[in-house]
Amino acid sequence: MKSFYITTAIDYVNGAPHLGHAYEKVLTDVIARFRRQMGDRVHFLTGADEHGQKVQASARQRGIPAQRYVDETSAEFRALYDRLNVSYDDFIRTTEPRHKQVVQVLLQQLFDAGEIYQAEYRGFYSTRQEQFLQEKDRLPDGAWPELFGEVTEIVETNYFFRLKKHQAWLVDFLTQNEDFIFPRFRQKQVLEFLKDPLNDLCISRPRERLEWGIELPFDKNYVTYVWFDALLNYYSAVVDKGLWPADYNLIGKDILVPPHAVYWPIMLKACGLPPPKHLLVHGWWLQSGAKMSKSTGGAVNPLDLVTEFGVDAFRYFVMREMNVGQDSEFTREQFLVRYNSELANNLGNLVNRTLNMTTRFAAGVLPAAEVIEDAEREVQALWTRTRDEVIPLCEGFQFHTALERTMAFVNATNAYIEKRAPWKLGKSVDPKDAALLRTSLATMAEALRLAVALMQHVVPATTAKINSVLGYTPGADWRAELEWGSKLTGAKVDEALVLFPRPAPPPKTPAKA
RNA sequence: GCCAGAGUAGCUCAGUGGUAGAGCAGAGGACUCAUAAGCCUUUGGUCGCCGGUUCAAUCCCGGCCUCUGGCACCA
Repeated sequence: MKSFYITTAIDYVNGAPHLGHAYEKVLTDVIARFRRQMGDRVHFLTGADEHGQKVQASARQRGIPAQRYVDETSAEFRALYDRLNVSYDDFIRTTEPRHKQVVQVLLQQLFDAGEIYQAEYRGFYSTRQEQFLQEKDRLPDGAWPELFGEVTEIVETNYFFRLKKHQAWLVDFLTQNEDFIFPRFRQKQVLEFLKDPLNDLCISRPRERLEWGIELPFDKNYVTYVWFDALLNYYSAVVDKGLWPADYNLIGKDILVPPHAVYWPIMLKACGLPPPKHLLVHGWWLQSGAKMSKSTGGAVNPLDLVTEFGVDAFRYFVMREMNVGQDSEFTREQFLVRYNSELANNLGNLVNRTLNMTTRFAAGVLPAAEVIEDAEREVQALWTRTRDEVIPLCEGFQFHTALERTMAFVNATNAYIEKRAPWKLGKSVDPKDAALLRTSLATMAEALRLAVALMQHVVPATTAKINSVLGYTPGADWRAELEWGSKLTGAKVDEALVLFPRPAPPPKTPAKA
């Protein structure tokens, strides 16, 4: 059995989770579930990044200990992921001893090896913002923005990691491993970035400025922060499980360059560890319409749609709408279009009419197919084509196209029903028509079973629900479930079910308002 | 400025070296098992602009325009 280790970025728990956080976890979950279905032994890691200046400041502001603050915010993120049906195997927090210990061991190892050295850092410091400023922070006239208050140039001793030393190695590695980063064009971006020389990386903060972090094992007056803390979670979580390197680190495009594409592989290299096999970089959800909604009084939080339409409707939408790696627009209007036309009208209605007709024309027990004519042959042939297309699409993270193809099959099933018109066959006394009726009921139910099996990693609860109302319990081998057959023959189905209820009819915008 | 991505029917997007496709929206129709759903038919496009290669380009090459994003010690 092939092992498959996949991670999400860990969220910085200073604030409430939003659509971007939720999307990344759902995307990772869909991949994890798909790999499990394909037979891999999957380990799925997510977690929370809990140290740092901002957390320390927020906790002080609320007058509570930092640990208590992150206990609360971290739980909020985790609750969301549980609600979204994210099937993580492990949730790591950077404040956990198991993580800190690994960080310290590696830091000591690097220090001993001379990969970390002490030096003076000179820069402009804003006391009000408690941070060093960069040249780019300056206003065009060279002054510092008001926000920073008084800015003074100070010199501070810190520890630095020898990043520059490994630059050539990294360029070489990326050149030889063209598919390290998905999508490809992101890798070009990294190589572009690496055309300029790197500086060594400052990895410490003096205790008096930042105490909420992991203490340097070789100098207790300093803590390390972000890079050697957060990035190492992917490794520290599995250090005793023998799972490193990860197959995929999933991240947003905002943290690719330089952290994940430059610091991370070099840090691992310096530690004598292999880099992850791949980085999978997703895009962002754009919400250009959000402002307008706010001004009209109803700020739209996409996560509210989970409450309104259900977890699977949300999961379906983000997977159906976004081409992994690109950006997408998130609007309630577009959500409703997908929900109404694809989930309610095509899939939901197919479920309902299948149950209804089986109840009405076959006393609720699915009959066996008896006839194979062109109509049946066409549906079955389309199924084979759909399945054989969708699996490779999912392997290549093209979930939006996979779902489109799957929905096209659902549509074809609806068309098949029209062709057979079981409601007419039900009125006939001709035994040939009776056989056709039984065949059509069996065929539509089988097509439905297969279609939802193919969407199982995206909408697991819906798949389970539909199997349940079809009176069916799927086997453990997912691939075997994808064969057209007679698994449903004799199953007792439920009477009727509205799976995706339509919301109040969409406010029809008049052609001319 | 540099780099990258995108520019195809009203909207969201597929797509291929040989005179353009889907879904939604719009229009018409037949039906009734069903969530006023489903099915059938149909309107609609100089495939961003200008050149080049080619017997032939939306798809290959060059230039340009527009939009979006990134450009480090911040996560």
